[in-house]
Amino acid sequence: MQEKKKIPKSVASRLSLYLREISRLEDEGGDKVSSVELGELTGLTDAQVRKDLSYFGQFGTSGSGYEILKLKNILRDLLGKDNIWHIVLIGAGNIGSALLRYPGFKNQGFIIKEAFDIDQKKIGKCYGEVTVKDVRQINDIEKDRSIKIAIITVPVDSAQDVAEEVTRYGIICILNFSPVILKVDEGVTVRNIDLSNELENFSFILTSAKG
Amino acid sequence: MQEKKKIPKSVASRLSLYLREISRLEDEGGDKVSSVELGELTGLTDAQVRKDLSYFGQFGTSGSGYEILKLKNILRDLLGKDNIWHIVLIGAGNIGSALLRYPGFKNQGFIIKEAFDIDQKKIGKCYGEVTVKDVRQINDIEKDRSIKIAIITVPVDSAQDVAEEVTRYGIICILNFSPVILKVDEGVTVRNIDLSNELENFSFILTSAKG
DNA sequence: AGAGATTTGTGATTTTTTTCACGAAGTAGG
DNA sequence: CCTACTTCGTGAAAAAAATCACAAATCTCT
Repeated sequence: MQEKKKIPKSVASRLSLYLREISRLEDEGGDKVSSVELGELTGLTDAQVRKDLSYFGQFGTSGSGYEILKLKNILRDLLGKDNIWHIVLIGAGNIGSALLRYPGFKNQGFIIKEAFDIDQKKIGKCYGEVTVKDVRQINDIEKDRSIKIAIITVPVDSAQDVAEEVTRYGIICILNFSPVILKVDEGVTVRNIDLSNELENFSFILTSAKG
Repeated sequence: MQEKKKIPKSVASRLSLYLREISRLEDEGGDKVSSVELGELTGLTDAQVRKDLSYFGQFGTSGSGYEILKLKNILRDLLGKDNIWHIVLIGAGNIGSALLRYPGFKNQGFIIKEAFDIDQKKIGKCYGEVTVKDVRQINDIEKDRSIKIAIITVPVDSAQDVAEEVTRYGIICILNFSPVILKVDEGVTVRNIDLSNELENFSFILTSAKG
């Protein structure tokens, strides 16, 4: 049975989690895994695991569980893990430069190909394997149509401008660390990572718990 | 008209966003704001804005909108913004040290009070205003009962251990950057920031779009 | 091969979240 | 004060997500 139905957003956002735990099991020499076990590893219920996995075919075996290798391959396939994705990063400040140095991306098939900043002090610096260029040269990325993903780590005032610029040059996925809602064209996906937001959520929890 | 009903999770996660945009409007000298306008700023529909705000009282004015100052104060109150929250950070690697240097937290009332690492090369170093201590001294935080929030930026293998340790010493909110699901006691809240996860989500989108 | 245990796959149900749509309240201008 | 216009607040409806619960498939053990 092929892709039976369209995979819901909620399920899609968990694929990565499943793959991570499945890969871990494989590394440990595992062979099969049950929905209960996978649920424990991912913090989900067994029913949810089964329902999620059922969206992309039926390949579990009653009585024994899911074959790890098979499941891994399906997840890798869905997530396009055989591709290598090229990324442009704009803003080589604290967070930006940390991401440039972060080795975890490369292992996962994500390569930061270009980095830009507006600050003369940062331009020319090399983090990890990338040299920071002047943001005025950002249209360089237009030549390299393999770059579809941008990471934006610029101050809040320039984030919208940067988003508009990179989408003009072929970017269709943006990981935005700037605390602002980016307005982008249809067809462009934005995911926000807002650290203050996360902390304020704690603040809310801590505050309401006290009351 | 007090807290009418319990605020749903989905709404709680947006409070921070509302406050941010409201504060921005206030800085620009705004006075009133309509649900339509606030919807545009937050990327939500006007209906959702009204519904959300209705969870914590009715203070809009038909025909003219919401009073910015009033709304701001309510949101600040809900989010406990008059408090200052103390944080402990464990793992002063790429991301960890970037967070230590990041000035944005302090402005928002979040202060990283202590930082720990296991690596002798990092211990003793000072980032921002915090000096990294030896993780073996982590029980120091038990003395300072004002620290309720931990940021975990350690490698995946040690994350669970660290989580267990800090919760033993009074932490009840954990911001986890490590790509692993932390098992914590009831009453402890974990929020995960998983960068590879976010990128893989893009990978999924890009892959399925191609098909 | 048969009995009992395990585990999947999935309709049905429940819960949560979002959207709709409209009455009521308020504004503005003459 | 009246008319036309805006905008809120919210029940009701719809959509999305999670949970339940159980028949059917498979496994294990003797």
